[in-house]
Amino acid sequence: MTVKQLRAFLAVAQHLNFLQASEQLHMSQPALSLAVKGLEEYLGGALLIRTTRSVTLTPEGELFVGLARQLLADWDSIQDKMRQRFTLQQGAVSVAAIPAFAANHLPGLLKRFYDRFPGIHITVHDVINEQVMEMVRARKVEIGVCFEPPPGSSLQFEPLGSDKLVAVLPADSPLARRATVSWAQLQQYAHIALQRPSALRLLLEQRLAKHGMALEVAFESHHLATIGRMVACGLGCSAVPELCLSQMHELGAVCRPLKGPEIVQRVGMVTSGPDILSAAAGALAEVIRSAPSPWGATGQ
Amino acid sequence: MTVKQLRAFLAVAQHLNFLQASEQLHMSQPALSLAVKGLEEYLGGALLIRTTRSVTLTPEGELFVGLARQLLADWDSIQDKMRQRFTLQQGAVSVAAIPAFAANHLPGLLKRFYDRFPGIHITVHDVINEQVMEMVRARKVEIGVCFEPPPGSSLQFEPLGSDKLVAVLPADSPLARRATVSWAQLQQYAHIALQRPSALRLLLEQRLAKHGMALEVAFESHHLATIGRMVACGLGCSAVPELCLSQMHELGAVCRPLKGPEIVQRVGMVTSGPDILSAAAGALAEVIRSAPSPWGATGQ
DNA sequence: CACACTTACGATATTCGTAAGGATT
DNA sequence: AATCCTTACGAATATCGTAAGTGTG
Repeated sequence: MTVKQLRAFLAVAQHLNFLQASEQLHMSQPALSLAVKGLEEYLGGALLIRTTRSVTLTPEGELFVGLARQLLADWDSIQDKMRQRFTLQQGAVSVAAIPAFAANHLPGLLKRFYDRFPGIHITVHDVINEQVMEMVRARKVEIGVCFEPPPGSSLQFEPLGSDKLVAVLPADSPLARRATVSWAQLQQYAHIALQRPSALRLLLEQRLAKHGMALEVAFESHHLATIGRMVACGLGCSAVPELCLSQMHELGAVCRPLKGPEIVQRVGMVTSGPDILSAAAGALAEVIRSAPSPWGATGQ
Repeated sequence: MTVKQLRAFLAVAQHLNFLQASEQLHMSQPALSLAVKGLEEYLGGALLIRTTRSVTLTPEGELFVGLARQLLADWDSIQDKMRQRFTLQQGAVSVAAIPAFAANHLPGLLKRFYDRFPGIHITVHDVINEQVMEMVRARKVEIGVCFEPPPGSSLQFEPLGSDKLVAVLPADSPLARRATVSWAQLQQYAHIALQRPSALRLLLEQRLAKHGMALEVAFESHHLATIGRMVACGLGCSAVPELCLSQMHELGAVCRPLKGPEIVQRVGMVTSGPDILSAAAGALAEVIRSAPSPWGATGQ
């Protein structure tokens, strides 16, 4: 039984006339006869009564019309669906990103993507670094944006840029008049930090410890936005990824490059392996890849 | 897109290995490769990732596995269903028959049919003559059993036998001692008749009128069984189709051939046209046709 | 170097269209 | 006699299997 036979039969059933049906199908009438005959032989009984002057359906033919119509409708619909996925007219992508990226840079990227592919549904998961990697690993999302995974991870990492920590200061802070700020200078003021288990907080403590420093925290919050506001109000100072620079400005805080030591972490896209992205995810990855870097020309 | 391509893809998706899949499908491995490749080209994108050492599904392939599986399941199920219909393992027939036939002869026929084709569902409509023909005409039933339709009817009639009216008498009636009974003799007793609009009642009146007789009715009923009982109780006499002879005996009445005039009506199967019966209905028609006649060897 | 998939090519099988045949109105 | 479906036959197309090619572990 072939799809062609089904279409042949349905056309005949519709017109109750082999000649008209053959014209609709763009084939010769004898070929159509053969196709229908083959179908009947395959199924083991007659679907049509041909009386040389008229064509009518048998009761079995009547039943089969309904079944075949539904089957072919499904057939065509599945074909269309797959083609639409591949041509990016339809589909869905899930992305997970660390808050700093999700809040500051991702929306613009999604806008560009949406303008080009309005049929594709996007889900964004704004979660902490570890969860980004976990979601990619568990295939809950196709693309993640986070800090570089430790070596040995099964995840594929593609760097987008290198993120330095910058000092966040109240606008009227004496430090704000300096071009750069050192950790020693920063620690003269009350420190506002991200709460654990943020990857950034852990990174911060580890790196400082390496240089023999300890982080004395006066205030804590889960959200960078809150930290920005707290700094802006003059509660103290903080250190955040360069990625959040514009966000901090908007919140009324001032940022300065942070030295001695400089704390750098690579940020990039992670996927669960090479070449296993859906067409839609591949397109989104390309948009993310080719967008202007939020770190300026720093590169990786 | 062909069914073969779908089966090829599903086999590969199942084994994640072209060689094993090709063995399951009884085809060479290169042919399988070509089939899957053709499918991918047709759909416009990759369904599988081949890394020479392992085969995995793309996200689109993953989606397609589900769709294709369902589609092929439907495909096979429809195929089976049609084949079962044609091989009489499954199906349904509706029959309409006049009460005399439905009650007396049909059950035995259905038993024979059911013994041979237990998978086929049967619906019996026990209705009066006109409704039998109407149901066949309206395709509510495929087969009807009734009196011969008037000429000019679009229905196909196939005679099963000629039914004579017989006299129905109480067992102790003086007439019961005679071998045959005439209408003149019968009318000496109170007459119990079927109510209008029974075809039989109308027939009876028309034929008697032709011979200058009138039917004087003392009692009426819709049901032959009731009439039989009434006769058996000695309320009076009646005349019923020969078809009901055994039923009358069971009810305690006695039947005798009825002469002067003899009232005969052909009984047979009606269908809405030649050769348009379903396989199941055809088989049932054959059973009805080839069964021993309830009219003995009288033929048509 | 071995294994697994892809590409190439010749053989086979199927399908198609033209032409002739048959049946009914 | 005209129309519509079926059958027959030669040609084009598609598919398949064997054999060679390619890349990876």
